[in-house]
Amino acid sequence: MDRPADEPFFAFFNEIGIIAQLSRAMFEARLPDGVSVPHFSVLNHLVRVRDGRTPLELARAFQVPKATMTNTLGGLQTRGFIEMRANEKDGRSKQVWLTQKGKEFREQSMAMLRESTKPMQASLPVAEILELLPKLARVRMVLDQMRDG
Amino acid sequence: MDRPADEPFFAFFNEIGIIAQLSRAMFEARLPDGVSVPHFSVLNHLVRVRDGRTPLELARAFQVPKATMTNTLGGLQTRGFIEMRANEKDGRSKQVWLTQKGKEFREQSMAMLRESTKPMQASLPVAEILELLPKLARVRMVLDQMRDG
DNA sequence: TGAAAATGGTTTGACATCGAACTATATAGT
DNA sequence: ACTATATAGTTCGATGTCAAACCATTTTCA
Repeated sequence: MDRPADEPFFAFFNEIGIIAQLSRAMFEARLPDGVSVPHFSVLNHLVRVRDGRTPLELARAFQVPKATMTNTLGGLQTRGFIEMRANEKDGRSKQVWLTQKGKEFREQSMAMLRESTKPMQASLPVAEILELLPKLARVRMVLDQMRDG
Repeated sequence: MDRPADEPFFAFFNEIGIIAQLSRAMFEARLPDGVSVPHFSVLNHLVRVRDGRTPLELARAFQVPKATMTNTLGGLQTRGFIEMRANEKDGRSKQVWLTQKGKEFREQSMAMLRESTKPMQASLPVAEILELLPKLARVRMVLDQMRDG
């Protein structure tokens, strides 16, 4: 899984896996209690895209099975960061709303994480990251299509 | 976590996370029973680097806690793919050896996975992957250093 | 309209991950 | 030599991930 010249694709996915693992650990070490990256990401999504999303919309946005999203939302609800209300338009569905506490928590966490990426910027110029982004996005899209098709 | 212009680092780690998730799911869908990517990766490592490695060496090579490696090795042992023997040089330690069954399984899986990356190569030229590799390796190394330091 | 199929969401159960506590052996420092 | 400390590995317990089975509504269409 790490003999680049031989199997570039395996080496590539190997690097990806390790970076995912390290970055996740790094972020979670900064977040309080048992708050995980998925928790934070969902809060962040609700702020950016706007709350009132349904659980299924969130599951699709994050490419996770709906059972996984049920679990993540449960954690956010327990911590009082979101509220789930019935969806007036559709009796099967629910909607997710941020609480004041959730908004504040997201602000604080955002600031903290921003801070913790700073030391990285010394070694990894933003320009280089920006250059990688569209290429990774392409890889992600290809994988996504292969899954459906 | 996905507003590129605003927060390149967050967007970057977000893409990485999704690709890791998708690629892992894709590989595991091809592997039999409950054989996971870590299982396969360890077998592969033992073939490439040579067997006789200790659990701790493997844990370090894959950047996982030793408890995680204990669990992964347990699964490989249950399936008869590896044997663990006492380390003659150090009474605290063990050594991991591939069985014939393990070698064969690794060969078959390798062929299958190689096959399953083929459709990808239509959309993702190897050249592009090769170009990304050293850049990702750099990111990985920076994260790794930040963890230690 | 009324039954069949589709859709949103939860529950359940299996397994992976990993920090912390623990056991056993090895090494260091006096 | 002898205690203190470090190291290799496992166990335990909490939590996350996710497929499959399930329940409740909604849509489709005969």
